[in-house]
Amino acid sequence: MKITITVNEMDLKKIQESGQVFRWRSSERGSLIISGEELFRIRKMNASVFEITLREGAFERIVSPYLDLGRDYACVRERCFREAEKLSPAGREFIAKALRAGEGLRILRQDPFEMLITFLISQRKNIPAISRAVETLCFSYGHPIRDLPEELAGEGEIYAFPTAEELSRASEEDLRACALGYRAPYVKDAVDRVFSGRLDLQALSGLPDEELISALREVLGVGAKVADCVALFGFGRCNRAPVDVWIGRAIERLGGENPFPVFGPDAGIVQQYVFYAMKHQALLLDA
DNA sequence: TACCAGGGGATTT
DNA sequence: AAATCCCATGGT
Repeated sequence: MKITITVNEMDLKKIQESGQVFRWRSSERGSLIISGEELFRIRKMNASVFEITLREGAFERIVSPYLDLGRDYACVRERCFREAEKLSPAGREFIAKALRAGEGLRILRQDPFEMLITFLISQRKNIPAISRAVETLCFSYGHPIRDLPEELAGEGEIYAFPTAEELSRASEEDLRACALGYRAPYVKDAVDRVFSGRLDLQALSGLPDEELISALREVLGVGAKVADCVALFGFGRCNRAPVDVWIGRAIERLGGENPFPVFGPDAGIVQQYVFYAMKHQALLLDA
């Protein structure tokens, strides 16, 4: 079925390039989005109107939370412009530019297991390399999504992200063959923990931030940055602001001032704008 | 605390 | 062609 929705501040291209999602495919038919066993397509009709092709009943259960439709990003950005006044003049200027450059970004609510594995793989890789490795994993160990309605089929076989059970069939060597390199034992450890039940991701969703982070960090290869990414993108903890190479540079540019704590519950969202702006140079280089 | 190894594809020189 | 870089981390 197809539905039409109105959403402010949703730039599909920016989101696709924002480094939080690695499996979107865009074509003239729109962006094809895979979330667990579900698949939907979204296409921009005009400024704030989008057509979504989806399975019956998938909107409330899948699409709306995935696209974070309950959040008013214009309102969030407005609030962050104000909060940025607490920073140094350079910091305020910098954040204001990032908030403008990244208009249309959203924080997607993705599957926690997929986020854990994906961000373990992401370390020390660039975004195209992450996409390739993740896609290889899906093709090698995932399964084709079945029973697609006609209107969502016809894009070739679409593989779901592999479950912990499916990935448990891969040896460390098998994982290395998917271009995971030294991250293979990390992924193996994560899969072992989840498949055996020693790590229950579902159960973590109710924990306070610090407990969630420390539970994630028990996994080999999960440090502060990966844990923050999983918390932000997999558990919707928008107060977590992962610090990677690009964010590190942004902080360096501000003379070591870390601007994110100022934004409290929105810190992770601001981080996403800054990440995008840094990657797309976007007026920040002369700041 | 301060290095440093450890994939490999993408990007820069 | 070669060097450097990339949404980091664990081990020493």
